[in-house]
Amino acid sequence: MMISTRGRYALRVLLDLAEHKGEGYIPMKSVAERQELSLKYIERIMPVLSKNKLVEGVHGKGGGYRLSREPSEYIVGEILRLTEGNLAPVSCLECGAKPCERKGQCLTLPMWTEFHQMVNDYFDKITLDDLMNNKI
Amino acid sequence: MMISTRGRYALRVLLDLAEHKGEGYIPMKSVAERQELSLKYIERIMPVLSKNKLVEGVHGKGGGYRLSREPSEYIVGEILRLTEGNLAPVSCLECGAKPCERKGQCLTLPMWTEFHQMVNDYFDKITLDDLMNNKI
DNA sequence: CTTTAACATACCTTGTTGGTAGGTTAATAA
DNA sequence: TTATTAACCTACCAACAAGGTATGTTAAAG
Repeated sequence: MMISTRGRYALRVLLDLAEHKGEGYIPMKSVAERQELSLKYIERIMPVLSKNKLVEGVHGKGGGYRLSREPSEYIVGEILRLTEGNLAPVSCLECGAKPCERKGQCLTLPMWTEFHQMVNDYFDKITLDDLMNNKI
Repeated sequence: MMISTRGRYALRVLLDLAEHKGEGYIPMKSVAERQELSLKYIERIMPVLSKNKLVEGVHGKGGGYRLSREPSEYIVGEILRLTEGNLAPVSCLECGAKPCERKGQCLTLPMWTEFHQMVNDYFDKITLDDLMNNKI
C-alpha cells in the first residue's frame, strides 16, 4: 500500500523544474543537488517522462530538461500512473489483466473497484501548480 | 500501490467465517477448499487475527476458528491495518517513523497526508456485514 | 492413544525496489 | 577539431518483501 520512490522522485523533479520555469534547460545535476537525490537514479526515471512528452530534454553543454507545458496542466494522477505503472490496489484491476475466476462470487471486488476509482479521482484533481502553491 | 494477499486473504477468510456463523468452530481446511487458498498460508495469517481477538481458535478435533463478534462489528480498515501493518502511502507517514528532514520544505507531504486520511476513512466505513450483503 | 487442527519455525523461490557502474550520443564552446 | 557537458542506454547488484512449502509441536476430542 505504498507509492514507490519512482513516482515520488518524479514528482519532486517535475516540481523542481516548475520552480525554475523560464530559466531554460535545467541540468539534472543541479536538481539532484537541490533535492538531495541520486543523479544516476534520476537519470533512469527521466526517459519515461521525456518519451511521454512531459518534459523536453536536450543533450550537451547548456542542456538539461524543461517542462513542456504549464504547471497547471500536469495532473498528478497522470505522473503517478506513468511512473508507478498503475494505481490499481489489487492485480485483478490492473489494465490488461485477465478476468479473475472468482469474479462473480467475489464479495470484495466491488470494494476494490470503488477504492481504485476513488484513488484515481483524488490524484486526477491535483496539478503541479496546486502543489507549488500549497493549494492542497 | 497494492494491497497484498495477506490483507485480502484475511478478509476472505473472515467473510467465509461470517457466512458460516452459528456453525461453531470452522476448520481452516474447509475454508481453504472453499476459497481455493493454500491451507498453510492461511495458517500463517490467522495467529495475528487470533492474538488481536478478531477470532477465537480451538485446537484439535472439532476445533477451528470462529468470529468473536458480529459481522457488522468488523471494520475493514482495522483488518487491513492489522494484516498489512499499515496503510501509509509513503514511509514518512508510517506510525513511529522518524520525521523527515525535508518535512518543512516538502511540497508533496500535505497531499500524501490528505490521501492517507482518505484511505483510512474509506476502509473504516465498511464492515464485514456490508461486504456480505453487497452494500458496497 | 489416535486423530484432528491450531500454532510455530525454518526455509525457499520469485519479483520488485532502489540503486551503481560504465559507456554512448549529442550539443556547445573554446 | 577537440574538450566538456549532460542526456541516455545497458547491465548489473544488494536488499527486501511476497507468497509460499516443509516439518514439525501442542492441545483437545473421541
